[in-house]
Amino acid sequence: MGSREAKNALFDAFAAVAKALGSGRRAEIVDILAQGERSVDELAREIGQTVANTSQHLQQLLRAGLVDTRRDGNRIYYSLSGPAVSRLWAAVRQVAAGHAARLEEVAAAYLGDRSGMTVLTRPELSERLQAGDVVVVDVRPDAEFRSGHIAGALSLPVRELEKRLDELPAGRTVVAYCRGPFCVFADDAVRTLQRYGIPAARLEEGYPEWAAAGLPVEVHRPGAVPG
Amino acid sequence: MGSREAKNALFDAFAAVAKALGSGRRAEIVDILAQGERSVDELAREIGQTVANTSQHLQQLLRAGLVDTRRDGNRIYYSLSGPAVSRLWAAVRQVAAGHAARLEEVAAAYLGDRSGMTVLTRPELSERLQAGDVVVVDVRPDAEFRSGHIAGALSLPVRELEKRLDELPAGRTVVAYCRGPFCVFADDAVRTLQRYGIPAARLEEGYPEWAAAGLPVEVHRPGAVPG
DNA sequence: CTGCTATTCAAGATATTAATTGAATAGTGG
DNA sequence: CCACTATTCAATTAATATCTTGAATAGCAG
Repeated sequence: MGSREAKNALFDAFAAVAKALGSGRRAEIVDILAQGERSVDELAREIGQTVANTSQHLQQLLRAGLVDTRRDGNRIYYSLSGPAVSRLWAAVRQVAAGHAARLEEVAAAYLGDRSGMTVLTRPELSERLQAGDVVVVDVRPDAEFRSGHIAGALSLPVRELEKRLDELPAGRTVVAYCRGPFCVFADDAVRTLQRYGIPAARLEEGYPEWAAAGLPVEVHRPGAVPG
Repeated sequence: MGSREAKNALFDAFAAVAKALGSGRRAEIVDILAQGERSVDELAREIGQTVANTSQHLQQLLRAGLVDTRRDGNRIYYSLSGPAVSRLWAAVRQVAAGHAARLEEVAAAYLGDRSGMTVLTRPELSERLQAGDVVVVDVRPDAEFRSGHIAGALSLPVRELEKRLDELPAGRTVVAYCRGPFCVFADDAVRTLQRYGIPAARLEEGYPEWAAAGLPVEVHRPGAVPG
């Protein structure tokens, strides 16, 4: 009967959305785009794939409606097509996190040893920011900081962290954050700071989650060192 | 370098969750399980597949951590592994709905013509329930009604609707609801009622969304006809 | 134990997908 | 127009997924 075919078509249409996220490389692309728009070759470099391959993955995301494009000169910038996609990505991570078995070991292999690292949740950081006893440091690349960051945060990309330690106000705990709960930047930063004897912790999640929660952010203005 | 491999493994682990939903048949299974647990052959019948094939799909959902199993006698009951999975499924539908192009025609082919059908949103129904000028009818199969329904709803499965029209209190608009926004039951019910000259509308979403929103529900007690 | 039911496993045909390579297209600047 | 860059397209290979069929397993009823 035709109703079964129509029903199949309907659920196939839903499944197409999930399928688009069903490749590690495309998932990584979505994770990066959650920080802001990127050109094809920026993405290709970040995910460690050829430009041709990256382009094909992007076409699939486009066909599934997860991303939009914008042309600027002869570059094409891709971005998430809306907040529903961020929520979808967050839901995927959450389900994956709940199915701890496999994920934890894989995450540990990538993020490294987190024993001896303090991890602050969003409300904890929020509270300590008001108390004023911490410095919040955004350790993502500068471009991402400029496209939006936690209000009052200092930009200190991991790659430059070691050279610019003197920009940190002395005597206060540093809280590093980056792209999200499974981003290495903050972990690397905390370990570096601890090596220099500077008390440091990381924010459990990243900028997109902070912004999505409606907590205070700033756009396009470098944060001054508070105090 | 090993970090790239570890990163790939991490994102592959996330992607595995999405991939599990990346087949129309598995998506349909998840949609059904959102109403409550089911045995393998109930599911097989509902999705129109062989038991063997359905079992394999279920194994995949199990491996990805989307479902749990429970044995009762020689039947095995599958259910969603937690609310995070419902949220994931809702997020998928929402992204698909946003990418209107393809979905709308597919949905129309399955659900039929909705012109001339009033569709109430959750808050609208909530309000009219308090005003008391509508009868809410749950048109899902009885088992689903028993495992949870909107508080005060009357159970009147679509398949029996035409025979049991006399159970409807006269003079009030009937609001039918079922499994979710893309479930045909409510659409069919509204069209049937309208054929008999009974004023009817459907709830835009279904029981899972109502319950997830924290609105009043009842479990395992048939709703009395209010008034 | 035997027969029965529900579920899972295994093997094979067909179709889809990811990554690679090399060529084609669209825009920029001279 | 030409050279150059960024992106997409097309063809190939290797790996995976779906569905089908038929057999194997696990628990229940006698």
